[in-house]
Amino acid sequence: MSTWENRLNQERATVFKALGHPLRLAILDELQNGECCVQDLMQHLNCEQSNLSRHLAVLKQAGIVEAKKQGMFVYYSLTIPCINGFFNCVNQVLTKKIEAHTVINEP
Amino acid sequence: MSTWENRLNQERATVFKALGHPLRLAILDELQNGECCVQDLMQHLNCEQSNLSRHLAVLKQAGIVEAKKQGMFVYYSLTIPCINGFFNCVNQVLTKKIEAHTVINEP
DNA sequence: GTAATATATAACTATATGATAATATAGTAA
DNA sequence: TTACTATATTATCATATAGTTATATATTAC
Repeated sequence: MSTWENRLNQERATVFKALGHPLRLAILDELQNGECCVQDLMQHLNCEQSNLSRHLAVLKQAGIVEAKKQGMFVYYSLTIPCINGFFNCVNQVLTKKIEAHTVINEP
Repeated sequence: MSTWENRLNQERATVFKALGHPLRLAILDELQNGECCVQDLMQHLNCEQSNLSRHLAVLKQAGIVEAKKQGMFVYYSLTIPCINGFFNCVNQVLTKKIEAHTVINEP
């Protein structure tokens, strides 16, 4: 297993790890209907603001979700608007993330 | 969010969680070339037998991988032989798992 | 300026996960 | 039977993650 593959698997694992929590999947389900602010999610998912905020941070960090501030509100949306879910999108998420940050540099 | 959705997200999360580790992804990469016994994986991935065994158990538990004992050896293989990776397969894995164990009963 | 609202962060506790080493189980061979 | 090999399991420790509460930041309205 090359260093390259190692790093790729690290990146991939980060995305999967971010998907590996029921609440985060529920958040993504919500976001498929369009962008939401934390308020909306709190109501729909019936959960603490602070907890939600932390999970959103995980999703954002993994590159699955992006945040856009408008006035007092922060609107979250899927980075890649998948129709049937995000299941087919992992590779695209990764590609985007790599493009954005050039995390991985292959000789 | 209904109880049904809750349980579905739980199940989905389990699969994603299982995918959320670099070594486990590396294992899956290997298994895409065909079934392997633990020996093979130890050599190819250069890792401890005991560690490997635990990670294989996680993958098996999530329904991503299955084990078949032949004599002294245990051969692991992907439950769903995906060509380009398992990324598109999460739903199928879940479906299979649900069919097998009837974990989720919807009214 | 103050008050109110939306979100993020910090601090804490409980639980889960990961790596390693040692041991147990099971199959094979002599 | 004993010895050997392949795999699984257990115990331990270190670290990560999750949920909660309290606090901080930032925006708006007054």
